[in-house]
Amino acid sequence: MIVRFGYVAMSTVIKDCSPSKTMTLASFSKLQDREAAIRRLESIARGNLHNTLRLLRHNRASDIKVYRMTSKLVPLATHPELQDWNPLAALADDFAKVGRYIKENGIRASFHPDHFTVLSTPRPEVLASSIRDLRHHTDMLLAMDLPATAKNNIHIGGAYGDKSSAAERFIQHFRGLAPEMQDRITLENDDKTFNAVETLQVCKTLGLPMVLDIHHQWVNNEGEAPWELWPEISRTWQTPLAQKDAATDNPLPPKIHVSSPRSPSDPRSHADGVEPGPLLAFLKRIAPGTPAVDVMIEAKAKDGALFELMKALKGLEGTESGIAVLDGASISIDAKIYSLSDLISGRK
DNA sequence: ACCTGTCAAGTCTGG
DNA sequence: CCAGACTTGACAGGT
Repeated sequence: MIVRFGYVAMSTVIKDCSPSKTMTLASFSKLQDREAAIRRLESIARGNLHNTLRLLRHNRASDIKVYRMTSKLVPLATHPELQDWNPLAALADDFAKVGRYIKENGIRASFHPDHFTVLSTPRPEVLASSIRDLRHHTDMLLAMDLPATAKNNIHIGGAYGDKSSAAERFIQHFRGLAPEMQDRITLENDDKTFNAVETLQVCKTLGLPMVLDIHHQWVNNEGEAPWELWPEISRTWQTPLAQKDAATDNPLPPKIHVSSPRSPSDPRSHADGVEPGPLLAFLKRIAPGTPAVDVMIEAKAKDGALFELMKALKGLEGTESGIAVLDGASISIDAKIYSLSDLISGRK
């Protein structure tokens, strides 16, 4: 099984390279000349796209093939005060350039709209802003001319005291989305409300691919082990919607998220780095029958955590452990069945 | 150069 | 009904 690792949005290794520079509405509003203020927003966005490109070059140099772009590329893009503004028209060339680099280098790029995108909401105004946010993320992917294999990963949303009707509302609202938005959505289990079993159920209903977050699954589950769900989760990636635009000889691998708890007293927060043990235990469990999987690292240290993890894995490399490090940010894990005690302890 | 409070967003809880 | 917690990187204003 080939495993590729990626990280989220920013680098802790490359300095002064934020792709998320922004401007508050307060400072925007203080500017007298609104046209000039809008051009200022566009110039900030250009800087963010430029830094995104720098990060992509950094990724290429380190063989990192999986990357989540920041949702904050365009400051105030979906703010109600700026609905008359069409930033993507002004930034078309800049987005196209980033998209070209992603395609030329075979990078799996994605977005993760913030958790304010809640399609399960019963409130019309919240639904409207959620759709606006999803529209914006989809438009950015289109401006980069990325195929539908570049996804927007979201959560189901709130439960509002009745989870099954919230799930039903999510399904109805999803079905009302434009097709090009539907094509690009993945669903991730969250750490408080919709657990992996419930998220999987919605994915199966809608034919959507599911991103399994194994940290969220650890803190929000129904007593199941994460690998027990894997055959079904894996199958959500073998649908026409999940694989839209993917080459038949090169299917889009399932993706999982990994992070480690900050501390036993604060198990939900993300630690700086990633503990290899539980991750390897999971990967070794799913290796039989899974040709490839992509792992998004959600750690405070971002790419720094990725490099630390690769260093730790290199230390384990060898036939004994069943791991081979292929290049900078990919490993191969054999499909041998390991002893249960090794899997539980995370050794080998 | 550094520190502290604020910003964006929506849900959920406690009072 | 409303204030506060939750989350996150970065702004904004102060020292």
